[in-house]
Amino acid sequence: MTTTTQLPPYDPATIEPHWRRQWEIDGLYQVDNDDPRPPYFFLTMLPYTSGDLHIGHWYAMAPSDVAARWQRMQGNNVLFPVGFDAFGLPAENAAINHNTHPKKWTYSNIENMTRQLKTMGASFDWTREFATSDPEYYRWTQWWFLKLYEHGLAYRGLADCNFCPGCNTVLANEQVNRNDDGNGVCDRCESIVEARQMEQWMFRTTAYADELLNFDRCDYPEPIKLMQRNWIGRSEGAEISFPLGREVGGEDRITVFTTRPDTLFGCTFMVLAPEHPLVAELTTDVHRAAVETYVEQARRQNEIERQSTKREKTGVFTGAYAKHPFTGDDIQIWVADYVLLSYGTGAVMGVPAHDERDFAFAQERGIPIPVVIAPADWDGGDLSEAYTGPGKMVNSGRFDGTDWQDGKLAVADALAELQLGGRTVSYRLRDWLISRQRYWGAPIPMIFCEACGIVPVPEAELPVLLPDDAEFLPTGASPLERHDEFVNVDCPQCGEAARRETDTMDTFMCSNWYMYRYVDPHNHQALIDPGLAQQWLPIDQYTGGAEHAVMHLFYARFFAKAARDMGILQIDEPFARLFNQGTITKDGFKMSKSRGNVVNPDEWVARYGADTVRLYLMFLGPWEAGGDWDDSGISGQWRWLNRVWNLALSEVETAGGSADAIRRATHAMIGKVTQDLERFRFNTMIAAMMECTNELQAIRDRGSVDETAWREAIDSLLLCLAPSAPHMTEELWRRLGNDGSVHEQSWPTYDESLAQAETVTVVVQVNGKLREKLTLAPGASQSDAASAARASERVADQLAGKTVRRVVWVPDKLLNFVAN
RNA sequence: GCCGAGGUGGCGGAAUGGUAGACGCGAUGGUCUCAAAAACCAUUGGGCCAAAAGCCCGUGCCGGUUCGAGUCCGGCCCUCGGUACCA
Repeated sequence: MTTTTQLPPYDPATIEPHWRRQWEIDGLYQVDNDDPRPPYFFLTMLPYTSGDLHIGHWYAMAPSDVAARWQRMQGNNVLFPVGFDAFGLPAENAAINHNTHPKKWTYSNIENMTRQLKTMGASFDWTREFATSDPEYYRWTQWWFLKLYEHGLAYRGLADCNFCPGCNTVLANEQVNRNDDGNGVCDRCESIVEARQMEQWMFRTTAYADELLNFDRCDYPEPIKLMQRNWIGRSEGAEISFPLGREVGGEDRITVFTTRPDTLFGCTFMVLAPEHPLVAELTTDVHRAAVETYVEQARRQNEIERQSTKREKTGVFTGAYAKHPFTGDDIQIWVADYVLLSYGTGAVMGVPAHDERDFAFAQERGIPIPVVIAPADWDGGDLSEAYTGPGKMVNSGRFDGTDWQDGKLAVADALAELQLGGRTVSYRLRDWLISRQRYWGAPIPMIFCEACGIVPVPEAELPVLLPDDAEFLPTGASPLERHDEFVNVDCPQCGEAARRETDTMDTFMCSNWYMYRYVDPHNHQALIDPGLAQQWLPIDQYTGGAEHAVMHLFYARFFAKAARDMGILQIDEPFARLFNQGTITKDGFKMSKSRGNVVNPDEWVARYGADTVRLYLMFLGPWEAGGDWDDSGISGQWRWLNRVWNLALSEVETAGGSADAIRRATHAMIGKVTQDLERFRFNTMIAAMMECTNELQAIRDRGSVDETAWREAIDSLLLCLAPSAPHMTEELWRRLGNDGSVHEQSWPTYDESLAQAETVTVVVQVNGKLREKLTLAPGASQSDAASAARASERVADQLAGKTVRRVVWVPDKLLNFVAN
């Protein structure tokens, strides 16, 4: 038994600041573009400057740092940058609540967060850091806007906003609460919020809908790809026009989109979205009051509530009719809030027999429910519920007898001949609305001139600076609108007095191209040097929360494709590989100041050091699943690091010691750790290193060890642990007399033959139930295993009086007697 | 509502269709100590049993496939994330 009492104690409070300083002096993580090693761009989603850094930031970044460090040890030139997402609503809210300025609040947060981030000991290249609210940064955000406008990908269109009549201002969805009647109310003044249409800037994301469905160049988790595909929501179907027989509001027809044109002959009514432009003009005087009341209430509901299938299907009749395109029959025109203007054409045909929603709607209102697709066992009578399955068309004129699938195309093509529709594809995806009526954002670089119309700000005049002295408090006007100095400008084309756009950009606009800037962050002439772009892009590995599965990640993909087509970048996808970590909670809930369950990393670093905190975060569960922070759990990691410390520094007895068991433990660990790093399984990676530690300790305590094997074992353990516990391993590496930094070493090599166990456990089952365990040499034959098994009393008892019908043999694993 | 993920001991979790509970926390007992803390050692899914051996039960619920299911299939329940102006 080795005594450890005289060993120096593991003291992270001294070790950690020391090595962080040394690494900074040595420029260990500063990336050299001319480094001959292969470039590897590792990026974790940039944090929002929300105030204190909480353990959630560590949870996103510490494991990313481990993976980045591992890439470095594998011989890559790793770029691992960091920056801050700094514009947005929370800064404005916080400024109002704390009676300060959003800029002041944001930059003091950045200072604080930077200090806190540095204690983590991450291998960030801080020389490339920026905040998206830096004028030198948002100059390029504005530049992107100009490029998109130039290429027809940015346009003005009408879009709905949440409008609070009390504050006379636009609200974010987050600022809208629900009252008991289901109406949206302003979270500040509690007025009922209305939908109001405003002309705003949009980006044409739908232009890339089909290309964005393709993930050939994306190594993404399957669920993320699925969610994005569903977000795009491509569906093939038909457009069908129902003639009105007269002109109403400049239209002589109402067009619907359907994926089921085969059921057209079963259409007995149609439904318009309450916002549909023809509603007011179609409605007859008798029904006008009811329709207006209905439309009014619909404007106060949000889309999620309107689409709920649990809710009763409300709706009102307009009194108007359209004609069935084939039969000429009258089709009642209704208005109902479950139809959304934003999807398809804002109007749907009602086929009650073959759509669940339409069935419920028609049944309550006594609308006929004719069957036009025959269920297999149909007796010709009425249906008790909607039939949505396959079948042959019936009651459908010349299409009778056609299979439904063929019918979809046949009906669409027949409509095309009549010029009343035809085959088409519809998407759930909408264009991206980027205008925000807020102060703390990048100004949209556009000018409105009475003579010239919409005029872009010339590139040379960027950035359009956000004035510090605008009134951002809610006063009833868009903040920049009241800032005369900002608003009034000479038209760049004609020189006459003109007005600047006063809306700012969605913060997602700032965060969907930031990764490119890290490659060349101080370039004043261009967004990015083309040679450097070629060298570093796309990002090799991106990590971040799955809550960004569709919006941020999707916008970033759209931007990459637009950038390629505009000749700015030569990549198809921004991120070659993606990994999503889960959320860290405390007491089962997401951390929030109001709940009072925020875990402050500083407190735990002060107690145990950063290395222990890093390890605990990785150990508490699989990274993709997230986990719950438990104050008492962290002590396990602290104890383990102390055991590693003592193990590495302890004197061992080497006279006549053996090497096999040591090598087995070492190589089993290297294999497992390497394999787990590949798939970001940090929790089992740490468990493997703990097992190895336990094993080495036991071997040492049993007696002598082989000196070379022991030294290899300790070195390998330190190398495997180096990415996770960078400070402690550096200290031990140097104390053990090694040259250079542990973080500049090569990853240890794994030899499978050395990891091989001497014996294997083969389990014996009778009818699938475990009855015996055999210890055999690896590669033992089935007959050897069977005779050993039959020699067991337990097995013999279970087989007594039974006939063995079958024997299942899995070499080195299992022997199962199937008997009765 | 819709889309995606998940549900395993007291707790966090482990398990290419093949020993359920690795690794750790906690708890209990012990060593050390005047004592405590720390550290170390041992035990720890439930039941029958004095104990051991042994047997039975056990991965949200119901059913199925298979020699064998936490894992695959069908149907439910619950929790979490997103739902286009929180980021």
